[in-house]
Amino acid sequence: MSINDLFKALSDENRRKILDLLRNGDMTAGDIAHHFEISKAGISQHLSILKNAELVYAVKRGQFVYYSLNATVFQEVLKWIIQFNSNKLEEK
Amino acid sequence: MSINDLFKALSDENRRKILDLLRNGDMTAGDIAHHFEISKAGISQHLSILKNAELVYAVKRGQFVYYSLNATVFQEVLKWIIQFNSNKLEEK
DNA sequence: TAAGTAATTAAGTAAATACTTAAATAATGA
DNA sequence: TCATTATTTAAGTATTTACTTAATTACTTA
Repeated sequence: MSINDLFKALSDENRRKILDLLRNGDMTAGDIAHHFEISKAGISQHLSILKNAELVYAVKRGQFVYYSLNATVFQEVLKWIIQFNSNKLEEK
Repeated sequence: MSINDLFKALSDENRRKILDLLRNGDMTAGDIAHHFEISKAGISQHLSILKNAELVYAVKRGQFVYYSLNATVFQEVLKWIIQFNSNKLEEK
């Protein structure tokens, strides 16, 4: 996982929508796909990118794969962003 | 400016490096370009994307264009990210 | 006014990205 | 075992992106 993979993963609207959905709790790949117009395969590819960026966990249970948020990694992005806002505060 | 433009702007390594440079103070387009291997035109295009996302301000003074950070817009990203981390805290 | 400098815009290109459909893998249950 | 369901992987394609060089615009100063 790199900060670049992270920002790249977050740069797609559909992937951000997936993350938003997962805020309400774990979901299977299929459940996630139902919320989109694009194909299940397309969603699977987006999930793979999110998984590689470690923004989500994937756990297989039976024939389903459950996806959940990994809040830890969001903190990496938070740290990056905060650098810019803290400067603003110092100026005041 | 949209949250999408914002994340798209942040998804490029060179653009994030430009923002990092600007943390140390305002710089002209030329000064910025000196820190990169790519052409001045390439940097100008990156600056244009950052400007459209409102991540930077551009002010022309004489024949120079001075670029500076717009910390306000970083807060938009901050807000988006914090949604995910606040959930984490609630769980604890 | 003409030459030089700073920066952007235009036009073209190679690589990356987001999708598609079809095929493969894996688990379930009649 | 075989058909069904969930998901991923493969292969192909259209669009977007990040660059390049050349031309243009705007300003400065000799």
